[in-house]
Amino acid sequence: METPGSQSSLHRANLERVVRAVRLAGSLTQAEIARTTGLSAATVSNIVRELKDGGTVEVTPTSAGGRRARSVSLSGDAGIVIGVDFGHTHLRVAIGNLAHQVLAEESEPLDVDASAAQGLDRAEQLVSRLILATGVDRAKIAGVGLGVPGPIDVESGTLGSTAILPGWTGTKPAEELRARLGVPVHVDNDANLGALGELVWGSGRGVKDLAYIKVASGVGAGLVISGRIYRGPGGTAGEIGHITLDESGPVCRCGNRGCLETFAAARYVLPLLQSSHGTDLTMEAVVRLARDGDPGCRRVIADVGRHIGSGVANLCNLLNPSRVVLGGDLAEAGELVLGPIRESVGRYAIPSAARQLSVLPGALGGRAEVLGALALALSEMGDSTLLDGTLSAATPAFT
Amino acid sequence: METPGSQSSLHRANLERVVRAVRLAGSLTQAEIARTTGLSAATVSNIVRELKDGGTVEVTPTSAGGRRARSVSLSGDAGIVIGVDFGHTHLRVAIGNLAHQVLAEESEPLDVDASAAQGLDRAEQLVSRLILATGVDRAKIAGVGLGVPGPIDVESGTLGSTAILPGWTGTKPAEELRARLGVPVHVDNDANLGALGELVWGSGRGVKDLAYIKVASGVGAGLVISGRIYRGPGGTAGEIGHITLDESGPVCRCGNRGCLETFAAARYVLPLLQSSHGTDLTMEAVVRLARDGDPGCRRVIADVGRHIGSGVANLCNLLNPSRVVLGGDLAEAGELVLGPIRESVGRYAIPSAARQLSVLPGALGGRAEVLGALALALSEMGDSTLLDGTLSAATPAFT
DNA sequence: AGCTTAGAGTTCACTAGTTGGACATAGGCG
DNA sequence: CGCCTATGTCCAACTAGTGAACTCTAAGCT
Repeated sequence: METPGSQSSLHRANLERVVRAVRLAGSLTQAEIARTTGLSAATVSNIVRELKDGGTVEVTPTSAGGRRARSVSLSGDAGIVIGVDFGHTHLRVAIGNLAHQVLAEESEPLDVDASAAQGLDRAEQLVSRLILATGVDRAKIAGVGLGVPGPIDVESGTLGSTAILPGWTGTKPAEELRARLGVPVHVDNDANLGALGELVWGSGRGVKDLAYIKVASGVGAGLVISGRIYRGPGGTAGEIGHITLDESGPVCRCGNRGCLETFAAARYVLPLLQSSHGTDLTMEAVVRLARDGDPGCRRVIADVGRHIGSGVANLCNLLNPSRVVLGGDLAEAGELVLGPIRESVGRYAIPSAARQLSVLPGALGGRAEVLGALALALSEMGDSTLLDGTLSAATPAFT
Repeated sequence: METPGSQSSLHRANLERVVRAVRLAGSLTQAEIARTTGLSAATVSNIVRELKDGGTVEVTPTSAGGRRARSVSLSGDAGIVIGVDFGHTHLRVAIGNLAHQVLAEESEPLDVDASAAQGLDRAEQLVSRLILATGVDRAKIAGVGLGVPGPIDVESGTLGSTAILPGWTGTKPAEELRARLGVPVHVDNDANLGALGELVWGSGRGVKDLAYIKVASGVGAGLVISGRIYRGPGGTAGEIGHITLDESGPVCRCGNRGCLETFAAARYVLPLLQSSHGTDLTMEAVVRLARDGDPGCRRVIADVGRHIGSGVANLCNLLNPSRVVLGGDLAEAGELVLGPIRESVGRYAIPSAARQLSVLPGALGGRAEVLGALALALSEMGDSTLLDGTLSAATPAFT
């Protein structure tokens, strides 16, 4: 860090290389590390010793079969990461370790009208409870990922106006949570985190370019470009909900007319069914009814799918991702909504862009965002936090 | 390269660091290099000597004022790059050096119906002529960037079907030009190269995320994301011409209806004016007439602008670039087209995405693509080709 | 003019860190 | 039981960057 092109930076890079290799593979013998990283066996030997002394890595004295291979793995308590996700109606928290394992996960209902301070208090309590339950060491927290359902200003970390959590507008949730927990907190909006979650644990594994479409009370998209979340210079990339489908369509809350949201989001779609199906309908209920065969709900969901498909088609023409993952409650509808989406994409996207596209339902359901928050904490940590000695007390100074 | 984490790779990285610093700044003294790269003065001294011996860098013995500063700059003959651009009606070639200077540039008309082989022959001749004219050494060619007006398959380098150069479909222009010139050739389509050109030399300087909209016989966009061209996994990102504006609009050549292209591209727009302005109208003429006050042409151009603005609004909602640059003939219309674009963007994009957006005309006109091809060659070269000894005969082997 | 000063570039001894090869170890296999 | 093979460790060699001392030049001051 201090000296960008020096040997110590090289050494550091090699440390990270080894840590990353071990993380990706779960556990490796030193010889395997040497092969996959391209480093020499001697170097690996030194590095492993250093990491072991520092406590970031564990060496299980002998592996199962073989001659005398010692398998190296990230020590379970080398560091933990926490994901916190504020949704429309509930708060979710997950705790994971550096090996991408989820140790504990819990959600609880959240009062929509609560203030940011109250919400964050609740989050802090839930985090503490989970830490206690899993028995991990608070000092080992490497970072926290935080998801909020609204636009975050990249520079300042300020939450923009959000219809979902009205009491939160203008707050800086990352800073406040950081103050409460005393560890680095990284925020992002729920669509981006959903994308990250599905990318790392769900339907997006193995893909480099992905769009995660979340349909809930609004419609948003999280874009992953070349394996990284793309937020745009202003932090508002992915606003697929407000692309114009019909210039003379219904007026949208954003002030324009005929936005995708006015055809697909819960707050615009549910009223269509209220006269026939009662007023306290939720999207979840509509999906359930549709699966049970209710023709009205089926029709509405298919129409929503078609409109989303139009939006996705535009997205494909512009970005050409290799996969689109549908999240939110609507994803539960399965083919009832995916079929119309695919049909619409096939009709409106140029063939070469649509050809290698796969449209899949999210594999994580409502967990996508929390897990994405975990993934955010992991990725922001950047393999190097481990080495700073901030977590583990050892590592005798190589200034 | 061979040894990913070794000292020699570190050394190489430092060489590249220095080369890049010099390239970006034009010329620097050693002390300045040390400051900008973070390397120590001693290291810089060694590296500069090595580069000087290798011929990649020139040291002008004494700078103008000051004590005894020796300014370091890339040696003019360290390497040259060539840009070749096939347009709808002409072929352009440019020669530049590593210092981002354009040494020579020339264009000549091209027969639309010519075969790929004929076109490439012409290109080869023109390149040879320019090499002769500038007196550079053929052996110093570090790379060639090639622009073609059609979709390129990323994997194979095959040119997809293009309405502009019908004789070229299915050829692999990069390979063929490589065979003719004997140096690495990198292809891309004209919109991407236009984006790159404007990014490096034109209206996009200093910006990291940019969309270049090219309106000609079709409508395409080149996307620059985080400073790099974004092509998408399938290589067809940026097809803004085929996003749907009106589901029941005119049938487009792509098979869909109401694509942006059907409202904005020359082949669809010019017929509107043929009854009143004659049949052999070109976009260029329309723009000229509009500037001279012709109300019909003004109206058509404004309409085109409005439609482009709708497309750009969608693009902004999805990608949120900080700048949109308009290229192609249409850009010559200036405010006549930019005004309606901005108005449309303001109307259809969500405010937070539109707020920090600037919409500018391209600064390079028809040269954007060739210059982009130069830039492509430069960027693909990746600062390291210089060090391989393939160009300059010196550099006494470090394995 | 002469002295001082300050920044530029070079040299040198030192140090960090990787590598190849030699060596010890331990299970599988004949 | 001994050979073989692959693993992990140790050591000497080597590569490359760094700080400090040194030289050099021109500008500024007296």
